Amino acid sequence: MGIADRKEREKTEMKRLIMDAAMRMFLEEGYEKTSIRNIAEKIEYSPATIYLYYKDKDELLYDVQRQAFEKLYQVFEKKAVNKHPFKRLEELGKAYIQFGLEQPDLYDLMFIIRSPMNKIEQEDTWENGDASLQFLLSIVEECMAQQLIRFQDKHVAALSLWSVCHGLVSLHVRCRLKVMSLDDNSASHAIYHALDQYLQMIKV
Amino acid sequence: MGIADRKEREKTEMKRLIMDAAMRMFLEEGYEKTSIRNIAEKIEYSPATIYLYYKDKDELLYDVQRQAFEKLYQVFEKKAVNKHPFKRLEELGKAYIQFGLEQPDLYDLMFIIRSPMNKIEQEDTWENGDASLQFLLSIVEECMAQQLIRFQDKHVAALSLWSVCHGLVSLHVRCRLKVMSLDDNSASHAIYHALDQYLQMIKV
DNA sequence: TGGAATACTGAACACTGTTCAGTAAGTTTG
DNA sequence: CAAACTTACTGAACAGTGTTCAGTATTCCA
Repeated sequence: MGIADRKEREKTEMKRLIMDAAMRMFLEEGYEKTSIRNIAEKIEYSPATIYLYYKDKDELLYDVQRQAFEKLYQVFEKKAVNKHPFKRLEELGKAYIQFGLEQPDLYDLMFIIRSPMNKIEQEDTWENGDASLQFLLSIVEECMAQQLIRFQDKHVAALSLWSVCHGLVSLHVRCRLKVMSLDDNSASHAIYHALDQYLQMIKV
Repeated sequence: MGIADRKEREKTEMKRLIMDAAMRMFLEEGYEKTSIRNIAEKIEYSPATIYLYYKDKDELLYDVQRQAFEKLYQVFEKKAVNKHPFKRLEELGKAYIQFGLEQPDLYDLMFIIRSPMNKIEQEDTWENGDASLQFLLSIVEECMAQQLIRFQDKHVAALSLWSVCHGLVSLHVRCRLKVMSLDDNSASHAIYHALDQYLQMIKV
């Protein structure tokens, strides 16, 4: 069945082609400009062709999101490496925020915009973010085992840290920190400082 | 100058009519369904008429956002009333989260979606959220004066609390807490619990 | 080589925000 | 009062969006 295999391969290659074009477009032009028509034009196919490989735009963006989470995970693996678990937790938080500030469009897709989550509206789990969450949880667990942080429940601890980081990044990328009269530069300084303060508070 | 006055009055009344229709539409149908055409239909005017009173959709939404912040402020005034400043801070955080969970569409407009912030892209202050922030700051200030919280800087403290609350609410309303396999009910429970834990951490 | 399956597309549908020429009504002036 | 001017409003259009579908090539298999 060599032909069926080749067909299968070509199908996934085409999906890849579409997804990569969408990802590039997302990074270079942002969400607003990433339309089915623009993607189609970039890969030199008709817009209708995309619908032969993806049910709708949400399903395509969900795939792009998956790829974005792989990038985040790689950043985590690279930056959260310290032997001491609490230091690793600090590195993780910093890496998360840095990722959000440097890749605001990807951050949008992963954590802010509604669109790609419609695909899993019915289900109550979301596998795209799973590996990164597990990474966070394992560090939290280790911190708790050595009694380095003042939490009783690892899920609460993870949720708390994630929320602080996400709150800071998302308020910034959506310009809400303007209420504090911070320019872009001093805002990112304030964000890292707020993270440091938070980490001090949870340290036992 | 009676006629000029009446004209002026009619102009603001018309703006009010448009804004109120937009607000109702926002609450009942959400952001996606709140189109210029739908608003125009609801008030029985042509879509083009709206552009005689608002430069563009962003300017209109900015006005709706202003009204939404007035609602939030009223909630703060009603719920954050305890004599003890730290208890008032707790009440404020709870009220913020409750507001976000009960009015997800308004929360969107105030803190998540890009649209109404385009209007003030150039400026670096954002008056709509100012009163509510001042409310938070005054409580934080009082807490610090009585050495009830472990912060040195009131702005950092305010940013920290706001970020935790916003992080929790926004991750929830945008379905990202699904990664933790929480259904809607247990998610809101987890959110309030995470807030409680945070408040314990910052307490001196 | 003929027929079936596959891959692809042009054109259309129903939306969106926005603009603008044109009309109708209200106001001011001669 | 009538003419001229001003204001308020709208229908239709433009350029864009996601999505569907009939129809056309192309490829595959008997």
